[in-house]
Amino acid sequence: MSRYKPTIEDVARVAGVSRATASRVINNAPGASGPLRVRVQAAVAELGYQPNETARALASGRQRTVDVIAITYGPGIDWLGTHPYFSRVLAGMMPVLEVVNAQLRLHALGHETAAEMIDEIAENTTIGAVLADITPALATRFYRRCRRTVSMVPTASSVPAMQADNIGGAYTAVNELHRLGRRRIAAIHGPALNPCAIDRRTGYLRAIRRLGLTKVDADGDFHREGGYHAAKKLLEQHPDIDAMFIACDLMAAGAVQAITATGRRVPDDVSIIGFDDSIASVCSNPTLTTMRLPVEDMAAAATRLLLEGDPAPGHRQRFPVDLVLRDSTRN
Amino acid sequence: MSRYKPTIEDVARVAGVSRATASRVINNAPGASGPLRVRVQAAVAELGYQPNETARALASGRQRTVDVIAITYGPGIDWLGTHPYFSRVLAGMMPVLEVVNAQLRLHALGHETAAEMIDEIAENTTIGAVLADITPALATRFYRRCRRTVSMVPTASSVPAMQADNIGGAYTAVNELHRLGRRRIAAIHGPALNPCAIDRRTGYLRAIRRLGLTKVDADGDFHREGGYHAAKKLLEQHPDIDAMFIACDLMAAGAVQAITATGRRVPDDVSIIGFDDSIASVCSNPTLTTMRLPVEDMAAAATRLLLEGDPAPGHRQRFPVDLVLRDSTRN
DNA sequence: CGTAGACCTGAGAGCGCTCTCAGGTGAAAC
DNA sequence: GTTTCACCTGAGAGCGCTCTCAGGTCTACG
Repeated sequence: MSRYKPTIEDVARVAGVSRATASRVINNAPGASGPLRVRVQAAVAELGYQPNETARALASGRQRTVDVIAITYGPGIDWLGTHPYFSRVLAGMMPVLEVVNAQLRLHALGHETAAEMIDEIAENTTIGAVLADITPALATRFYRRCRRTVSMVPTASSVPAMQADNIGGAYTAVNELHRLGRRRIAAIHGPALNPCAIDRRTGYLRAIRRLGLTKVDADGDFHREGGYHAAKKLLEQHPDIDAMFIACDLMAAGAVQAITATGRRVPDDVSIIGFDDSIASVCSNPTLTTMRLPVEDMAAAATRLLLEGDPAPGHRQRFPVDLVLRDSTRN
Repeated sequence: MSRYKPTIEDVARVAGVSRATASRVINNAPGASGPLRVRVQAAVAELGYQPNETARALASGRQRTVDVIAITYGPGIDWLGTHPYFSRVLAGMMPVLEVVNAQLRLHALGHETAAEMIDEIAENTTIGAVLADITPALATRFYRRCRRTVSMVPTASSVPAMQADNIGGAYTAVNELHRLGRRRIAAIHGPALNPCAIDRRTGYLRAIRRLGLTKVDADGDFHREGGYHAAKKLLEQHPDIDAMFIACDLMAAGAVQAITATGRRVPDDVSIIGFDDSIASVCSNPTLTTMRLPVEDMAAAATRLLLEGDPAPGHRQRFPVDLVLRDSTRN
């Protein structure tokens, strides 16, 4: 049987004060004299009292919870476990929440059930919600019900969002490969509907056009297997490829394996630049030059923004996407 | 300004019924006739009513939240973002929680503040808590306050736990390397105080002794950099090493890079077996043969166990650690 | 027609806590 | 000694919902 859980009522009785005074002492609020403070604190210690957060939240109207929403596109929610992105979001948020003693609630939804859940979450969110991954349509729907929202991915213009320069990042990557003397620069893109992937594709195409090169590209899925197969296919169809810009490190890691498997060397024969600067970029061999998406910084900023109150509609906070040099472009 | 949030009171008024009846309909509880049901549902739709989960939790005494606790050993909580383990735990839990419509609350704590927070969390947990990473001492402390607890890592005997055969896994790995003809089998261990790392070290030592080999090992930190440097050092001191058992894929990925950097080839010159079967094992090049720690399965089982009620003290659920063959041992 | 029994329905008492507000106390000022 | 004011303190009204329980309605049966 579970132990009896003391309430603030018990603390007050033991300390010989009213519930209100006990509450004041427990919350470190002003308006309780020294002697009473001591008595209440003694009672708290004696009973091992811990406030009930639920009751506290209901009574005060405020709660200390930030919701994180991750909607995967495929069936199930496999992405969560295999893609480094999500844990980076969480890692960025936690330290910020820790200092204000707030909690993090994670909602990972399959694409099918997402729409119904969205409303329930929006209505019950307290400090606010960080949309880690979501479609523009669902983001808008969520935002309509809850204004304490920040998106981590590109969305409709009204939803406050953290905005990384995906287009510029891709553009920079292609230019870097060109600078290294590469002229046959292929690309492996992300999912056609993914907003970040779309921007990175745009950046690639823009740079290719500007440099007067010919585009050589394939679609991927932001996963390693997709990168592996796309690279293999590209190399078969265009054996003269001497560089690849790959829209995600996970795919880039797969591509490196595929390139190695054809007997080519990285970076000697094919130079590689990935995207994200995730754990995959340093686990790969050689390590991957990549465009750093500052996910932790973005997540931390999103959290801070929520903590400050309702973000202004259309609020944007911009983040650079910088080149991180590693071995896959070392000549 | 935020919209007015309708309460069940509003629904009842609009539907022309009592709060109790509205509650019955909303919760799909028996005891409300057809006509009233329809009226209440219409009112819910009209007002866009969503129940307040906090109030519901307080009134009913039950809440639908599972807490996940991850305590990192070092300063800060960097592990969360860089180590694939945590997202695998979350990924394993989410599908189970989804079907019962429960939520997941994440607590990532630095080692310094952990002790104080533990009590507060324990006292406020509802469905229960999954201890993703924790020291035995803190696990016991937590368990004393809250019996709805399952640990994912080895702990004191009373705390219910998911138990993977870390010793056996390490033992199997070394035997496999021996079977492949390797005789100079080094090891890179995990943090000295990490319970899983301790077991894997034990398994290595046991196998080495049984096979009549000499131990050659170094300490790592479960991170890539640690693996890199440990491998480099081992190779300098013992150039004849022809295989390595590495207690974590992340370190193994680093070790592969270090080995390659010395001009040796994997697996030709040095055969590698990692541990975990995390994303790092497939991002590495060549891909890593590894001992699969079924984290998702363990997390799912832990969650299911909590959903069933208080687990029996000392409850253990065992999981095999199987060999997954990939390229780093391909001859 | 009376009555038992099944089924609805709503009033109201909390869940544990916060917070306002009225009253009470004591020191300082006149 | 009276008044003023600052500071404490506790009573009590909720926060929004659940759930028990008493009463009310309706059907079926003797």
